[in-house]
Amino acid sequence: MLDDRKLDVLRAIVEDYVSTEEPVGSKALVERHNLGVSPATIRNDMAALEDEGYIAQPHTSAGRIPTDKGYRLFVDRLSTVKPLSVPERRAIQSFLEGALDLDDIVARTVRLLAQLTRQVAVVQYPSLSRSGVRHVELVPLTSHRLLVVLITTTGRVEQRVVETSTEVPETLLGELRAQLNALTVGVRLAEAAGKLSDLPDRFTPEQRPVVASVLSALLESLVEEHEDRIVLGGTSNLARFGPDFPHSIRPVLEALEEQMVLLKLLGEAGDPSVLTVRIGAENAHEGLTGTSVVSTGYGTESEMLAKLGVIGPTRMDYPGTMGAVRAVARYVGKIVGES
Amino acid sequence: MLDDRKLDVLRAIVEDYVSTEEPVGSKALVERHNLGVSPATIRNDMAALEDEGYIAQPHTSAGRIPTDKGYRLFVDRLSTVKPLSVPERRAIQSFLEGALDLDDIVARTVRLLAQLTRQVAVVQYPSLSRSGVRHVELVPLTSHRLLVVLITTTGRVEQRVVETSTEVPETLLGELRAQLNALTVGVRLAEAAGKLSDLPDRFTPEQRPVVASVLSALLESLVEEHEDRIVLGGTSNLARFGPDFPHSIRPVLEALEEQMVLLKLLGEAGDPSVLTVRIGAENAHEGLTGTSVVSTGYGTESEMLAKLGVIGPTRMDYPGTMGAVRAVARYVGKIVGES
DNA sequence: ACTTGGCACTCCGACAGATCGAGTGCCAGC
DNA sequence: GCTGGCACTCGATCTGTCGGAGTGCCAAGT
Repeated sequence: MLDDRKLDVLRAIVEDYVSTEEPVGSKALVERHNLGVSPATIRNDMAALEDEGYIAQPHTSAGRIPTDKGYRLFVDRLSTVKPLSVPERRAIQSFLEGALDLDDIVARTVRLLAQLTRQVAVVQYPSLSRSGVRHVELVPLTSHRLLVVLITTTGRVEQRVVETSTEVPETLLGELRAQLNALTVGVRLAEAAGKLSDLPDRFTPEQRPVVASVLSALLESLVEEHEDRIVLGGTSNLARFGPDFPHSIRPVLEALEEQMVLLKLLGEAGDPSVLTVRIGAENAHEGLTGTSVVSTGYGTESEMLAKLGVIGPTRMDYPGTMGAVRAVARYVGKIVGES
Repeated sequence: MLDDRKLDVLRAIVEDYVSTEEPVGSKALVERHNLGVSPATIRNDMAALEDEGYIAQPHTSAGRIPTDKGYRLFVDRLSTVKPLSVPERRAIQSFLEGALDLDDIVARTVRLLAQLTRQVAVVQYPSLSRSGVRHVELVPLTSHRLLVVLITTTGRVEQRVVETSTEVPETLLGELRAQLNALTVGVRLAEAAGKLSDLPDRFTPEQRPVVASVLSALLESLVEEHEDRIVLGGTSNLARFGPDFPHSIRPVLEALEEQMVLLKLLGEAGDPSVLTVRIGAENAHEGLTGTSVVSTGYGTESEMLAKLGVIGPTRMDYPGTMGAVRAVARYVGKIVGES
């Protein structure tokens, strides 16, 4: 049904449309790509492509633009990820290596992605549930207040204030701190919760209320997923989305403000070790049907810690964007792994 | 020069223009406000106001719109801050009281402000330099790595990883921890740095390298202003800025992405205990000449901890916005003070 | 069987008048 | 000092025209 030339035509249409932002016609096509055939032939091919739903015309007798389905085919079979140039790679590496701590790594990554792709960048903090416990600390604040601090192997710090019914003596505090660390350090967060279940039994009855409240705060920190923070960057690139965008920018901005939407967006992508592209209506959220999301996981060799990606108009430079996302993910994975 | 009626006219122009977003003419003015005089009279007044630079016409023979100078006069002398309704106040209070920790307070505040004003909200984290030390903690990670954690009275946690040249025995760690806390707890961050200057002298020469590196990390946390984080919300309200906004939204989005610009913006406002309005070109940043910033400080009774505010088009509802900003600042100040 | 040139047709976009109406400035009269 | 009247300006809107890009189809060529 779709011979090689028709695929060539589709590829040419996508490429031209992406670069010119205007519907592309048969004549312009043969002029810009040496297809070796006449416009009339191309027209026939275009008609076939339109029948199959890969391209469409905005109105009768205008040029063609790719449909979501057309982009899908383009991404899956007609294009290859465009590797970044050596200077670009070097720039990424040195930029990320200058980072001070986890916050800084994430902040730099998001800037980098936004600049490289000239689109909106999204970076998820390394997820709590996949990382391990590095240390638990108890800090007395006032006589009836304790600060519970959880430090993870990915360098994240979670804190919670606990109100205690009774005053907590330093000895109990030390004992509790020692026990908590002995039981959990090195253990995955998800599993750490289980290890703590019999902790209250090791303390005297009058100590138990305090132990219990500390424990519940800690468990909250351990389990709670809601702190799966996401950082955004390059929002101003939205202004380049298109000339029709008073209409289209609003819902996108709204969607971007919702952490939940972004989390879902990254979450929906499948295997995190692979580059995922979700095109137009493939994105569940309705404000984002005019956009595409290119995302992938990042992390150490052994496991993916979190995801990152960019959001742009369906009419985007897929090969270039995919190359940038993949490259950034690799480097940031390396950096995170080292620290 | 400007009698009372002329001021009334200016006020009416501002109010009408804000609500209709269209240049307002003399006839419409007398219809909507009972000024008790004829359109012709109003026209004379308008001509006078225009001579003085308070209003302008977009083109010959269109209605008038206020200039920055006009808004300035309106804000300074023609309007009063509009207090929120009781239900609104109650909603603010209960919404903020549900907050879990400092991050949550800030996140909720920014949402609240954005929703109340339907504009872009900006909230600065309680500044480090104004808060005090609550606790310093040293956590061994590996044999040659230490985590230095600084907890402030405002509930903020700063952390830094320190590489030590030698292994650090637990006894030294305990001693150092005790000394650090003894010297700094309760002291303002800005002053704490000074108190630590002679600390190395209290340790033996072979301990000093470790002490010195911990100290430098801690001082960095204490002094460093760059973590003066700012949180944004309600960006999608930008889409309501105006119909001419493909042109105008871009620079605003760009400005909002720069933490530095936002910090300056809030910083420029004078006395933080008072509500400040900066209109149009009064904002130094060039991307924001079409916007106004309403900001104020928030904090405990005794001192202002940080600032918050909203950014919107110069054509905004000043009394309402000012009321909302003031109310939110009061409540969040109360909440922060309690924790 | 595919490709090609030709041709009629469609329809968007730009341009030019024409018209409308809101708003103004000015002036003479109250 | 206020008011009504009046001529004028100028943007916004509508209309019609025109050109051009692009299409679909067909008959002829390879």
